[in-house]
Amino acid sequence: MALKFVLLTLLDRERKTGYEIVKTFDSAVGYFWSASHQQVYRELSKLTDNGLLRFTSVVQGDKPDKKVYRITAAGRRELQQWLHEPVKDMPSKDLLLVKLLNLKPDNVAIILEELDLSIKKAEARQAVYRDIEKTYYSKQQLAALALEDIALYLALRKGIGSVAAHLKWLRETRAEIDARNPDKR
Amino acid sequence: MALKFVLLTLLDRERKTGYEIVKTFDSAVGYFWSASHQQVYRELSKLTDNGLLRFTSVVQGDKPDKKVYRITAAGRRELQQWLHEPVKDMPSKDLLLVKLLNLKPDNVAIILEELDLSIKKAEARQAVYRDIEKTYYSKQQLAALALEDIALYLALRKGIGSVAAHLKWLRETRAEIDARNPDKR
DNA sequence: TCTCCATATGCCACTTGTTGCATAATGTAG
DNA sequence: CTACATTATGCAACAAGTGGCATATGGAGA
Repeated sequence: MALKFVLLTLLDRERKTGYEIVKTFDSAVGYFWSASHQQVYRELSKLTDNGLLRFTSVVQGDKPDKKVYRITAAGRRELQQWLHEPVKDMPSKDLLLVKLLNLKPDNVAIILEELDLSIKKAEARQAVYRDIEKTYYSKQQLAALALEDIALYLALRKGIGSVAAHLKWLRETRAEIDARNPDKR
Repeated sequence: MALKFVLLTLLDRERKTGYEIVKTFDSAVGYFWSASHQQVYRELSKLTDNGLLRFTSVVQGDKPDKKVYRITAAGRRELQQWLHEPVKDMPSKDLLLVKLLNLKPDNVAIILEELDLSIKKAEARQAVYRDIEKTYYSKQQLAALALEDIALYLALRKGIGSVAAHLKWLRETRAEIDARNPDKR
């Protein structure tokens, strides 16, 4: 159900091909949604069958033909209706915490390793986010952003807040486990 | 792939019935993993077929028979192996951000409503978490926790950090949108 | 030259996850 | 007395997501 509205949202902003949408998931939009090309193509043809999208084939000669999709009036209606019902929050799934459930003296070493790896990954992600913020969202650039264009900035801000919180927790967790570690070297 | 290791982890700690596992997902473990009873029962019989679990039926007379599952040596081996490979981080999906992608003057009102609802929900969750921390994890109780029992506490800490970050972002976001809202009342 | 990458779409098989329904007994609230 | 909740498991149909493979061409790098 969810991907449907992601596609309607993207195509309500501008017409795109399936391939372009997949690309979007690899970059900017990927920070808060992603889907494989299979999912995207399948869903696009389903939505077309249901009259929420339509497309025009563009012959390119050298490259394979492409289908440029756009949203229909019916699609816009469904999208608008969706906006009116509150999103249901998805159940959180966290495999790191599942690993922590395996904590016992035998496993301390391997789990500390995993935590250190997670910390490194989170730090890297934090650096990327900060970099993006610096280069694309200076104070002047921000002030110039129209309402229609702030979503990606807000997504970035959310990412920044999340990694920070995550990092803080990872470090606390490391300390907490270390404190209870029977064989410290 | 993931549910498999959740079940192995839980059954490595102590033998349980499918029903009890489902209950666990409704309460404590539910903060970082959940699955429907269907998923659980299906996966349990699959893991049994593969020799990673086995069960003994317990006739109860009044209530339906129950199957008490326990992990096998093979199951323990697979669990141990899984602990050694780093978890792959799942792609984040956030429908609220998809909604924000729909920001334009026409939609500001409805989206602000949604944000306010999210804020209320997050505040409620924060209150619940704080309550749990106060009643179950006082300083003395914490000091007495063994290594094997800190995972749930760490999950709670993670939850607390996450809601706080989320709330902060929601409020910032509200302000940011308000600042660009053309028709303020 | 050979291989890989990018463009652009798609089939097929499989695994996961969801929803509705079924059974079958006992307890409990209205 | 009836309806619903609890315990305990399961089938069947469907929706969503993953992974492998296929096609067809042009360009870049080894």
